[in-house]
Amino acid sequence: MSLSERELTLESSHGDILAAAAELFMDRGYAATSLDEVARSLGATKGRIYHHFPSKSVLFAEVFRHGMAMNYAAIEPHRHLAGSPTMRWRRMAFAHVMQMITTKPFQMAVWMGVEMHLRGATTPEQRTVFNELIQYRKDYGDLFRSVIIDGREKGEFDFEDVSVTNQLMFMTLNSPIFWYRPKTGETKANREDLARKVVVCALRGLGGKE
Amino acid sequence: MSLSERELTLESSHGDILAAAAELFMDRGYAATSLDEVARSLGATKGRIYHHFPSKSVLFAEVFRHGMAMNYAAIEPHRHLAGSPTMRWRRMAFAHVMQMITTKPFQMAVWMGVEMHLRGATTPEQRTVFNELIQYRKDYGDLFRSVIIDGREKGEFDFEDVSVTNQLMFMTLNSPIFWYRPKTGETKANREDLARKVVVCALRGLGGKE
DNA sequence: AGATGAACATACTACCGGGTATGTTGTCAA
DNA sequence: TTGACAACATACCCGGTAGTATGTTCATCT
Repeated sequence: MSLSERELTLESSHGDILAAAAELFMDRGYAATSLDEVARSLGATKGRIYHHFPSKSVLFAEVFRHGMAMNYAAIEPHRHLAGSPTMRWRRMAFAHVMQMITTKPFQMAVWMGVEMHLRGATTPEQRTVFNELIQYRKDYGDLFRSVIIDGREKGEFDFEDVSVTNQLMFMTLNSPIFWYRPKTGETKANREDLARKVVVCALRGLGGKE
Repeated sequence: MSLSERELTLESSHGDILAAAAELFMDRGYAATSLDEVARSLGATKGRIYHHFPSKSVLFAEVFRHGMAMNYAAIEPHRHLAGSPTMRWRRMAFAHVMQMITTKPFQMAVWMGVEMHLRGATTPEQRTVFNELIQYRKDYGDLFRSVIIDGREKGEFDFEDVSVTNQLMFMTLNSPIFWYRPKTGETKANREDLARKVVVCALRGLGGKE
């Protein structure tokens, strides 16, 4: 998990392509996005993309991977904090939601990647690299899962079914990728307030106390 | 809103195509679904589809429309019930979630249609028919919106932002279209229990009392 | 019986998009 | 200076797909 600063901030041609691809995958979906469009949005041609990535599916997979890497980096500082499960969960959830808002194109790709895997819309060759990414994403989800289980055991949370609750919680926390739009003149405080509302709603769903 | 029984149950060739198309749109997404595949899943050819629908986008729009029509029909019995907003909301929400589960392919198409519209992934000609459908969907959403506003005024619900809360509520209520899979030997009671859990979680998000 | 049209199937076209093969330019090391 | 390689651009191939134009069958009406 030791990604260099360069890899996280994408200061490279490789990274420029990832960012442009993420944007278009978000806007048009995977299938409807052509590599010509991605290249054109960079003021380049397909040759540039194929110089860095062997195929469209690998390009998408790298967008997926980068999105997940940023998520891990975002919640890492809060994972091992002392304090109640509720407090740990709140910090992690808040960081997660802020990620959904600030790196939306990449998070959209993560979502689409999971969807494509669930629908089996992958060729056998893609499966290998995809399985690893799905596992990557699953491990991330389990970080939250164990916290809410811990919280329930300590009586801080109250819910019936762990799987269903976890699904619903992530739906809420992820939802900004679908409906969030940056407003003109929006400040960081605005975004944080929005994220707080989302976290509060998800916390209620867990049966937690505010 | 007076749809014939035939239109709601799809006992026609027209309806068979709608159902098959909905299934494939769900499995592969709009862009990745070819009309040849839809036809093949029916044991037919493209000629049959183009005899009933003028284009792929119109076929998709009709799937969308049919999904929404079923939703309206499902919550109609509960809309004007006497009783508390909480009770009215619970009935409507439960009916809605059951719709998500039982008519998943169509509801997935509705979701995709809204997404496509938000992303502007529509041609100018599609816009006309699409705008009407989006309005159709918006009106449906407003039925819930007015109930939760009513509930808040009567002190039964407790939340800050109406728009954000409505978004998050629908995310929760709609989420089964993404993660629900029918189990073998599953009964109607199983599905209803699942729907109940989803409704409870959404109700908590509204700050309502169980 | 013959005409007519609905409900398809068949055959075809035009185009788009992933992938490839090859050319071009700048840079840097020996 | 030159050769070698990275980092692209250009030109092309080819499979797939939306849409069309044209047959074919069968039921129904007169």
